Order: sequence, then C-alpha cells, then structure tokens
Amino acid sequence: MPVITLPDGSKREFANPVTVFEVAADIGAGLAKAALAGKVDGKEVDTSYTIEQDAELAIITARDEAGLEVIRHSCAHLMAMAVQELFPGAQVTIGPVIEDGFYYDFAYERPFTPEDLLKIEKKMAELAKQNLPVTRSLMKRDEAVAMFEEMGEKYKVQILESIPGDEDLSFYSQGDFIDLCRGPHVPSTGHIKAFKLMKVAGAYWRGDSSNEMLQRIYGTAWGDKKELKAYLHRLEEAEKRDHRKLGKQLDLFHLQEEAPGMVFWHPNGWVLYQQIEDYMRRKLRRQGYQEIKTPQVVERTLWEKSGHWDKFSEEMFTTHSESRDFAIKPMNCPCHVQVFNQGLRSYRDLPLRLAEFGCCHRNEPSGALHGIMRVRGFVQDDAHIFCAENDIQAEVSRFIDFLHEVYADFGFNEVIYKLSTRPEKRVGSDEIWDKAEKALADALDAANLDWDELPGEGAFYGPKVEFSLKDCLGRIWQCGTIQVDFSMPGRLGAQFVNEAGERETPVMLHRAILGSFERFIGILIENSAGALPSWLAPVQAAVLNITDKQGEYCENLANRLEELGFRAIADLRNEKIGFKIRERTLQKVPYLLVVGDKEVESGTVAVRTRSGEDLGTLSADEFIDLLNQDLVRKGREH
RNA sequence: GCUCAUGUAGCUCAGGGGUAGAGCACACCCUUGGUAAGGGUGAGGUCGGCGGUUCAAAUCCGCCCAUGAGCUCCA
Repeated sequence: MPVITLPDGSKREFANPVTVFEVAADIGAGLAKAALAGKVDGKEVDTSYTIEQDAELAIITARDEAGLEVIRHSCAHLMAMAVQELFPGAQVTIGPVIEDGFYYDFAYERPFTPEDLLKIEKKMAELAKQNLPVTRSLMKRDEAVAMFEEMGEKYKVQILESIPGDEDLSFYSQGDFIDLCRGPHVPSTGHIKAFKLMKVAGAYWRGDSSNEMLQRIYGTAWGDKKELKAYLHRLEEAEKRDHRKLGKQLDLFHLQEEAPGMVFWHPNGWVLYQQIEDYMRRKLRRQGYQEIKTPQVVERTLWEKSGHWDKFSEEMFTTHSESRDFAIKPMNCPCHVQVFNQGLRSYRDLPLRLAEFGCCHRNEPSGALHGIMRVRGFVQDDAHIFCAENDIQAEVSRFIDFLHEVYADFGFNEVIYKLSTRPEKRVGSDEIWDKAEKALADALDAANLDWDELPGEGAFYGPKVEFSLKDCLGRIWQCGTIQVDFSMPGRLGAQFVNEAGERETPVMLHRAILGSFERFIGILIENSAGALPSWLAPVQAAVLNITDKQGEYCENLANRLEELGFRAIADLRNEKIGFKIRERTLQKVPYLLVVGDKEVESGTVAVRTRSGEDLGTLSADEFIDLLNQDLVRKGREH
C-alpha cells in the first residue's frame, strides 16, 4: 500500500505498487503526458519505475532542470541511433549531457561533414516522430561485454571493462539501438521535440592526446521549440559581443599572419590599454608595491637554474648570439629574484613587493590561440612578494582585498574562488605544504568567501588560489591568481638575514589581478559589448557641429576638454548631424555634444548619450561635472 | 600539436575551368542640412602562399601559412 508524498506535501495512497507514470496519470492527464522521469526519495528514475513502498515522489518534466538533462541525454542516444542507421560501422563511445546540450563521440572510418549533420538531424526527427518506446533492462557485465563484442563495439567493451564492481548494469534500448546508461531516459522518443545539431569536432578517446581521435557531434536540446529558439538567439547575441569583431569595428587592434598570437594595438585600443595600466600602476603603488622593469631576453642558463628550461623549453622562443643561447622571457619571476638578490636583504625589507608590467612570450600551440584572449605575446600585471613563511596569510588577505577593489572598479562583482592544493609531484616538505595551504584557506575564510578546493591541482612548487570573473553573459574567465612558491627563491639563491642574524630563504608569492592585459581587455570588450565605461572609452566625448558656422566653437570646446584631461574630439566634417550621430554612436562614444546656433549663442551643448538618451542642454561646466562623476564611478554601478 | 571548416577590394560578403562582382568605407564634386545613413562621379583586387593538372586555374589536386570551432595544453 504505498503512500506517495508529492513535493507540495500532499499524499496519495495506492492499493498496489505503482509506477511513476501511473502516479502522474492519477494526478492528471496533462502531467502524465509531460512526465519524463521521476525523483523517488531523491533518486532519479524512469517513469516506468515501480514504487513498492511509501516514498516521496517528484514528477520530472521539461520544466525542471533535471528534465532538460533527461531530454538532452535521450537526445544523445537518439543521435547515436540515427548515426548508426545512416553510417553502418560507426562505433559508439560516450555521449554525455553538457551545458545547454550534449555530445556523442563516434569512431568512424571518415570524419562527418556538415552535410552529414543535416542528414543525421533529419533522421533523428523521423525517429522521434515514430515515438519509439525507450526501455530499460539489466545485464550482467560478462553478458554485456559479449554482446558489444559481437556488435563490434570495441569502445563500449573498453568502457564496460573499466567499470568497477560486479553489480548488474543498466541498458536502454529504442528500436534496434541499445546503449549502456545509468538513465533515466524519456519514456519514448516522441518526447524529444526541440533539438539541433551544432557542430562536429575531433576529440581524443578518453581525453588523452596520445589516443586516437574520435568524431564528436555537438547538439543542443530543449523542452520546446520556443526555448530552442531563445537559446539560438542567445548565441547570436553573444556573437555580436565577440571581442574580435568589436576590436575591428571599434578599431582597437588587429592580428595578422606574420605575428600569430601577438597583438597590434591601434590608437584607440592603446588608449584603453594605457588607461588600465595607469590605473593599475597607481593602485599598486598605493598597495605598497615597487615597480621595476627587467630584460626581455635572458640567457638560457638562468632558465635552467629556475627549472623552466626542463619543463617548458619547447614553449619558449629562443634566440642566439655569439655562441650563447637566449630565451625571450616566458615569465618575469626569475628576473624579479635577480633584483631581490642585489644587495643583502634584511627581514626588515620584507615583505618586498616587486611589480612589473612585464611583456612575456610563450609559444603556445597554434590550436590554443584565440583572438586576444589566448595569445603568444602578453603583458601581465605581475608582481612577486618576497616574504617570510609567517607572512603568507597576511599577504594573501591583503591581496584579496586589493583584488576585490580592482574588480569592482571594472564592474565585476561576481568572483569565483578556487584553491588548488598539492599535486603528487611536488617540491617542499609536507609540513610546509600544510602550512601554505592552510594560510591560503584561512585567508579566503577570513574574507568570508565561498571557495572550492581543487585537490592535486596546485603547481609543483606550491599551492595557489585562482580568481575567476563571471561576465554579464554568465561566462567564466580566470583572471587573478596568487601562488605560493617554495622552490624558486631557493633555486635562484634568494636569501635574507632574519632577526637571529641567520640567512633564510624567503617565500615568494606570484600574483596577478587582471592576469594578462590582452585577455582582460578582451573580457572587458565582451562584457560591455564595446560600450566601455567613460573612464576607459578611447573617446569620451565628440563635439558635433551642425554647420560650418559652429566650427570654431566646437574646436574650442574640444580643446578645453582635452586640456582638462578628457579625451574629446571635434567632428567638423561636412555631414548632416544625423550622419555624425549615427557614426559616433556606432563607435560607442559615451557622450555626443551637438552644437548649433542656439548652443553657440547660449554657450551650451546639447548632450546625447550613445544609448540615444537626450540629456538636454547643459553648460560646458555642467557637462564637465557630469563626465567627472562618471569617471569617479568607473565601472561601478553607483 | 590533433580533427574538421574557412581564406575573393580597407570592411561585410556574393560568385566560380574562358578578361573579377555588390554594399559600406575611401577620393573628388554638389549640398550648410537640428539628433542613427543627402546626392553624383571616380579610384581600388595576380581571389592567403608555393607547386601540380590543363590550350586555359581565383575556380580542380597536393603541400604550406593563417583564422574559426572543438580536443589536448596553459609555468
């Protein structure tokens, strides 16, 4: 006599064991139709699952996140079925749900083409229309291995063999298609109504680049056509914000074949870059950092001492002169240690914070490059803090506050924190790792932050915290980091004299807030859709005359603004005002100052924003106040 | 680095074995116009590079380079 408790607390009693579907039908015909799966005492099951005893039950439909996952997972199976019908000999491997969709990896004699994708999609629609029932069954492992072996599914056999334990495995089948799967799945293929195959790409078997490459097909699936449409629309919107596109449109930078992964900054982009650098420079100084500059090209021997040559020589650009080998620096830290090493340091000098806007080059694999987000030549807001072990926590706390202040100025309020702890291969004693990991964790806790631990993800030389930003489209970008380093100061002979008069090796903290300028600027562009806040905008105000008569007035005004330190231009071209407004709006100039005879006469400007808002007629001083308020606010909301 | 796709004028893109196209931008002329494109004329390209097939290649084939998507990687 199971008593079923529903999420609203209501109870239903049944005379006999019932399936999830039957309960749904008992509640209502509509729900029965919409039911995709159920959650029985917290466990997700198929609608065909039989409930024998009292239980809590939630019916899962396409409105639930869990329901969408079921649809996506079933859609992956549907795709695999379609592929095997269309391309005999294609072997199935894995097909998980991912954000907004799913993929399935196949092994096939040739790569799938975009035309194949269309065919597969059509076939999927047919199979969905047939509304094939999806059924679950259990099999012993040996039995399953034998079955897949007979089917020639070598990869499935490998997957089966790698599953530990000897309990029975569950399988789902629809028509002639069967796949190993935990489930749950939709009751029948007809529940898969809104999907689209997105792209094909190669993917290594088991994610290992030494394995063969499989064909991965990505798809998206939703509860209904409307949601699918909305998703595709979101993608289009994101595309409009692409920093590569906006970089070109706003004339900020370009890249070209002869310098892959290295940015040519144009005047507009360089203004933006310089604003950020100036801002960081002032902030760093206020935070007790001293700025330095170290060489771009350094002899190989130093990289050997630091340990980088061993691990990263492949990714370093090298050069040669008078029988000596050099490398273009891939990072600043070894050079910073050289600065630290000049003269005998006292504990009184610590913590010593050395900052550099150091330009580094790394020969990243060609496939890793992406616009200005992932490049080969980049500049970091890099700094190294030399301190005693006992200072770690205080320095990290101080850094976290600093970082929050900077992110808020750029308009980012959501930060994600991850602490990476000791990897298997590492240097330093366990005691010292304990201490450092605790220092980082305590600093995060002291700031009252929610953070995740990534066990084993730390660098070989020490643990680290990574700070990622969430942008307005919900995308996550890793920017800041602080890493404890027990290795390099010792390797490069850094020492200080402690209070007892003995020589001691300092700990080094590597840290950055923005990460690379290139990447950070890319993020800023995408987050703002190119409408950079006034303090960063390449041009803050454009003064537009209506006819030649106001030319001189406009020029004087633009000059005055420039003299006050604003970035203003006068647009005196022989064009209609509508044309100039359109053009400057597209260039995302924050303020357009329109000047006709009326304004000249009254010594004012008509102010229009790039969003089309009319701020009315202001005197020059009033406008200057307005702009100043904007600049003080930076990227903050208020 | 691996898989697939792409590369045509400054930009966005069409075309495609037989003398290279559009819109915007650019130059010149007309127009002095009050809040998102005024009009006319003109200039502009060895179709990413190198080879091959062909009477003939931007077009077909091969290699290379770059870009894009994904995989792997990211000190």
